[in-house]
Amino acid sequence: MGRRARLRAQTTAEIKAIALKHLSEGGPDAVSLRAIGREMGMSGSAIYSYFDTRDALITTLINDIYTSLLDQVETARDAVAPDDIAGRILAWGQALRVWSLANPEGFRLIYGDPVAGYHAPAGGPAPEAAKRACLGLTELAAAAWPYAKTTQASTDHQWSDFSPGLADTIREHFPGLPPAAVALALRMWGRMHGLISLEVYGHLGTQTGDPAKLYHAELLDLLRSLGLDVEHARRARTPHSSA
Amino acid sequence: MGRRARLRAQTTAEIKAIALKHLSEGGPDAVSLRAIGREMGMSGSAIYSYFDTRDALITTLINDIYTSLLDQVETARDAVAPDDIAGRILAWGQALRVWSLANPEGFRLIYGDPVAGYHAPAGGPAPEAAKRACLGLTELAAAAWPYAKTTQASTDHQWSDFSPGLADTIREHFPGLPPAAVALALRMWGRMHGLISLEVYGHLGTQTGDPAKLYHAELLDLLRSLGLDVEHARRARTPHSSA
DNA sequence: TCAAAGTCAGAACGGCGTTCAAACTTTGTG
DNA sequence: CACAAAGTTTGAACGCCGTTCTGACTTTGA
Repeated sequence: MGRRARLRAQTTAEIKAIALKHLSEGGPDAVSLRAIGREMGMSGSAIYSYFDTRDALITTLINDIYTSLLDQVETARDAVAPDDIAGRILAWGQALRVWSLANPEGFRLIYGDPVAGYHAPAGGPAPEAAKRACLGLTELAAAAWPYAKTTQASTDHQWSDFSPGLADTIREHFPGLPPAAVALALRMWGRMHGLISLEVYGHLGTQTGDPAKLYHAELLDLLRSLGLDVEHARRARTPHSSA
Repeated sequence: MGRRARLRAQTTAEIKAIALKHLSEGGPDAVSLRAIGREMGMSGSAIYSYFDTRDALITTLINDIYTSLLDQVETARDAVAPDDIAGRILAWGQALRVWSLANPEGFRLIYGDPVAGYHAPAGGPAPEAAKRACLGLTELAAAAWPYAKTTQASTDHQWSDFSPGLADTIREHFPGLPPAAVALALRMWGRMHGLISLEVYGHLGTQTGDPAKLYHAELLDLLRSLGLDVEHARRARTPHSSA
């Protein structure tokens, strides 16, 4: 990598860093090319040497943020012993919420309307991270499946219900896993996402003063509906009642 | 109401109608005062006679949309016999999803980042509708409580966990209802909101081709965890697999 | 050495919310 | 009826934005 490429990488990193700073400080509208350039001592139009358009910058931002979310969630999950299935699901769910509340603007970027007028590119803004999220959830569902199948297999899901790419990837990683387990993984995702999304967007704060307790109760109920040992999980990780 | 007041009401209604049209056609950024004025043959600044600011217009839009959502959801619920608790919960949940998919921009406005730079007023943009939603959900949870309390009462919720306003309102409408039931209502909300939110924002479409089936399975699982007769509900309302 | 490629500033275009002064219209009162 | 007060509308202006374009400057590599 020559000198020029090094400078380019450095400037690109600085643009992203300032964009992230503006994002967390002033919300999505504060991420403007002109403002970033102003702070860097550059003209706004100069940024077009590094990103074709503002949406391209947003897309790489989403990619970075989504990746950092998955790093954190996977790390939390892997800190629990592989045979403690309930503990791993709890760890995943709690880490997801903790990250989301610590990075609300990132959460909005990934899961909500990212920014005014932003249109995600084909295949989504962060296909890599999305795949990791999907596989991670499926792994949890697959581990819980022996316990959950008696209650969760009732619904009649087919492989054809899922996109071909997803179905192939999952069958490659988890051979023998039935499609109902994939549906379960998606529903687990939805269950975690629901309360977190309401809380991040401020719809829960006006109702309850302790969303953490609510979320923890929801995770325990999820474990129970999976047929996992809730009492063990409850003893192992008491809710922090923080945030 | 004199002639002037009538004209004023008419113009206000036209502004809102065009704003809604632009919202559904071109997304949130298409709701611009100048564009609305252009379409009405008015200058953009003239709209300031009717709305103090763009945010005020957005706020009344949210209010109208939220109200229409609750009209629809309550109607669906009330079409089911009061003693068919599972059916009423199903009806509420299904109506919520159907409305959300039919009005994705409205859903974004209510539950997501409404519009670039929009800041909700104190007390939320639609306190009236939000209260109806909360009471409606609590009614469902209260009806299910006799069946659900054995499994759902485990978590130790206090009245002090909730905002004083909410707690008082609920104790007035549902005397004797324990705080754990209110927590259950909020968790039911989160459970419905999760999958719907993922679907509206396009995170489910890339994974599954039949989100309706997924959502229906989730509602059945919710009913099961409430201790309600799932088989009855399943027979009564087969999923449509539409949308 | 020197052309090609990359990087940058600055002006420009059209869009936005918002403000303001000035004109015009309706209203209600003396 | 007359006329001031109140309400409505316009059009210009300010400052913001993304984006494009031109021209100057710098680095690169043959």
